[in-house]
Amino acid sequence: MTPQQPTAAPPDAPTNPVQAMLEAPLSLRERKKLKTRQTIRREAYRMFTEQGYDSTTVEQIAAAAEVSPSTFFRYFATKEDLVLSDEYDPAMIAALLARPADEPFLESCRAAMADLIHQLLRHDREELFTRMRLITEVPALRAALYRSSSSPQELFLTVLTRRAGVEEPTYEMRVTAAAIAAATAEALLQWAADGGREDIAGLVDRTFALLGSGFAGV
Amino acid sequence: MTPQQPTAAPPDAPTNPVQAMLEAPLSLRERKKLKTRQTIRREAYRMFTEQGYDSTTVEQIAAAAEVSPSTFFRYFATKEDLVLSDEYDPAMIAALLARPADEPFLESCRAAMADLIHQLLRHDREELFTRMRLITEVPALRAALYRSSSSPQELFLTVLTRRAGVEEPTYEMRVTAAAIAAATAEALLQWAADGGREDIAGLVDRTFALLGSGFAGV
DNA sequence: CTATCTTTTGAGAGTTACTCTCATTTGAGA
DNA sequence: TCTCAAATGAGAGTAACTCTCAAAAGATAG
Repeated sequence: MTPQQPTAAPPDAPTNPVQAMLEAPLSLRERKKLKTRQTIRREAYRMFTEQGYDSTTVEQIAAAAEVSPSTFFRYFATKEDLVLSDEYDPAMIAALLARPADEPFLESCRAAMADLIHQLLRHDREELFTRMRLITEVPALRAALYRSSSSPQELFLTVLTRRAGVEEPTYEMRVTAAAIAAATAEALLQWAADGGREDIAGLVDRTFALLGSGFAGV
Repeated sequence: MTPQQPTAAPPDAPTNPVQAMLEAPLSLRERKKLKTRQTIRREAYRMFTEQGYDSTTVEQIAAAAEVSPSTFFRYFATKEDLVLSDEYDPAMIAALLARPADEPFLESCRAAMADLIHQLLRHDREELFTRMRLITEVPALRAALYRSSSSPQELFLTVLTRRAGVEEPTYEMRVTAAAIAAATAEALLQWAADGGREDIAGLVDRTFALLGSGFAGV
């Protein structure tokens, strides 16, 4: 087990991974790991807001969370992962695959995004905002947002490919995934840049309207 | 003068910066700088292809180019910049601004891209291919491609804003720039992933057709 | 050609994110 | 309680940068 994420599916995983996480009878070990992970992240966010991302060292974060730097890197592969990694991918994939397969993909995405964001705003609004604000403000994070693996683009592409029932994505699927990912990232960043005041559902709608219109008005 | 790029405009700069660079009577100093820059880049590309990007250190590159590591960082802010920085931005901006202002922006981009790529293929095909191949293969480069400043997205956004004759870009402009930048990057990456065999003009056309169609078929 | 001024360079020390290895601790299960 | 596997910490190492300062080299005026 490499980065020992508590997300790792147990051998008898039910069909829905999100549900699995919720109902899993966590062992002491797993509870401790989850707690450590949360502590590290919480302390990190606290220090980031207090003294900035760049001038907070991993060593300081580890000290604040009362773990060794070694342990820090066992929980988060990079410092950027503290901000960029999330646990919403399975939910997003499930939401996307739940839409009718003959629906235009753009519409599926709009609906899934709207759902997911709605949930996030209710439960983790504060954290979501902190994360998005950091991403808008720290160039290193903005860049890392587009790393190949586990990026939104990969997520969209995976779903597109599976929906089409083929092995390898076509070029058109790639472009579609890239464009949608970039556009939706823009929506979240705009929301954060605005201080979280703007109506994010409205932003998402405008984004997908633009994509669907073929940028006719621009 | 911070990174001492030989691109720095002389006090009596003509209107067209590209032209300026070509006709400028380079002083000895400037000629040496240009040569150093080229040598560093050439040696770097050679070593990257021989032994890979990650296992080539800046120290090795500097040694091969017969400069000190200090000097390396005076010419390229980061190792990634060796691959990512280019000198085509002014040409692209000029090409975009040369299109009729009432033309749909998507069409302006398609035409400008086609032009620029055509020129690049004639003059620097080998280098362009090496760069794109590196970007497809090295995750760190792929990530850095989306850094806020000097990214294609910023370029498109700048032009869009100026064309509209406003100070601040609207949200719709942001999304448009993001989507077009992501999609065109995909075209170049696909071309490189294919070994440069595929017809890149065709790829660009397919990309913009998709963007213009509102992803109707997907 | 020389003296002066400015730009460019190299040397070296320091920081920090990460990697690897190995011994120790701690929870799980019999 | 004993044994095994997983988790942790300590420590050494690497490499990409950053900063400072003195030396070298091109530009310029006399």
